[in-house]
Amino acid sequence: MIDIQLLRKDPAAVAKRLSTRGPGAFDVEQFQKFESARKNLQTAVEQAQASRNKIAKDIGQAKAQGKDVAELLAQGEKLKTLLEQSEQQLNALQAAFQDFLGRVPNIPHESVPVGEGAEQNREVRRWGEPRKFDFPVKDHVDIGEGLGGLDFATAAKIAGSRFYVMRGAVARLHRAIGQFMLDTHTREHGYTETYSPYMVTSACADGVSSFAKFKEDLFKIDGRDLYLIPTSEYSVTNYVREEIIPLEKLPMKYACHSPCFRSEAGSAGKDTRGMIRVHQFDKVEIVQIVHPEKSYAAHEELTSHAEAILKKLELPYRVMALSTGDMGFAAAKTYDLEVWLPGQNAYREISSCSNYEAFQARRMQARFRNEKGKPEHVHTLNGSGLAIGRTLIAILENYQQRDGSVVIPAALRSYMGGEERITK
RNA sequence: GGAGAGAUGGCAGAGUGGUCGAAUGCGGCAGACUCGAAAUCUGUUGUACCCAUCGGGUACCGGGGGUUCGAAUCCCUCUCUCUCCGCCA
Repeated sequence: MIDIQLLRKDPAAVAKRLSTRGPGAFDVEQFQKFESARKNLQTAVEQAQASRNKIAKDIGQAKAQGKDVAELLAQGEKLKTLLEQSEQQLNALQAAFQDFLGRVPNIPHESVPVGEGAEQNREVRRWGEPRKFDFPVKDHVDIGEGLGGLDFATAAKIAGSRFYVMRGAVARLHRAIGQFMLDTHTREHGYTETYSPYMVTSACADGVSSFAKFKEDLFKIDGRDLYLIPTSEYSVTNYVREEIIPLEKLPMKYACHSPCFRSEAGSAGKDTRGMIRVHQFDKVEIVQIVHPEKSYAAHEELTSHAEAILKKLELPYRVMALSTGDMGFAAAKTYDLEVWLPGQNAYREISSCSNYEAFQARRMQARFRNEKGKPEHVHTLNGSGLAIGRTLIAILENYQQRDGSVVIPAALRSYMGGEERITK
């Protein structure tokens, strides 16, 4: 939710900034219609309520003095019918208004490159040199299947497309990657490890994004108001929902390893091969709840924490500042980390680090008590640190050898019983 | 799964139809006392919204609905928490 005060003060300016996200991000005229209708109705309702309260109070006093209250009672009854009608109108209007506001995306930060889509994303920096191969490179599917460690056919038999089965050393490597990431963030970056529900209510989903707009992307539990998390951001960020956090508790930093479930509705035909785009994958998410003045420093810091994993694994990557047209609904600013995949001869997203400013906090009603003792919305941030499945892909492809084996990155060897290589 | 109890402000806790946005205590803030602190005393202390210059008004006592001129208080329903019994990884 964007700041309603800001909207009221200068809707045109807000509309202008939102228009950089693409057409139809925000309808100013519709907003102003809602606003004036709301003002009129609300004023009328509140006046009627004031008279109702007055009459009720008068009846109480009159009764106490033993006076006749018939006249007042009649007045009250008349007002009641009237009030019920206008209250209903106001409620309906406010529900529609809320729905409208809930679908308005966040305002991009000034530093975000303006553009229509991914083509206008700006490369911020690049790290590592893609390896030169003196043999034909394979992609992770061929490498993984060659090792007997990746099996898409069996997964399809069990659950359909966009799933995978891992066996043996590859499954173990997958587990090692998650451990390594969680250990790095908790020991070196100051995050608290957390374990969290894999399902959330629609209210929580709406706290971090727009449930109305994006519910098709989530898997629903049949017959219940519960949804499988597409990222543990959905679960962990909501820790602070409806809370007033003491100033000294900020910043809060959590690292969470969880599976993520995505319906991938609307991405039919895209990345159909392998485990790039799947219904279920593991991810270590890092989340920060911070003081508003510190969120942009925290954003740089959090991004560097995700980068640290890639550096330790010696995987070449680049950092992209997403353009206004490519950014997610709730983000004010996003950096994507893209890892080099030799099998695709391209950089592919492996992490997305965003500052949401107070957008999610307003939706969740997450506040802290500021220096003046007044409740104020916190700023929330999160980033993948990293997507484990895609990290596995990157390792298989970047560390592949001519004979089909895969060298284990030095940073992971202690998690793999000291082994240096995965062979068939 | 069965039986019962409960949900009130930052916290604890009173309040069973009208003068209750809500006693009291703790905590917080300000002041007095003190060289300073503690103790003590005094005052103050919820959030959101609407109209307006001062100021006035509305809503909120777990969520939703109902009864009533009037609901924290009565009724229905949902959620959550606690206790006991049963079952169980």
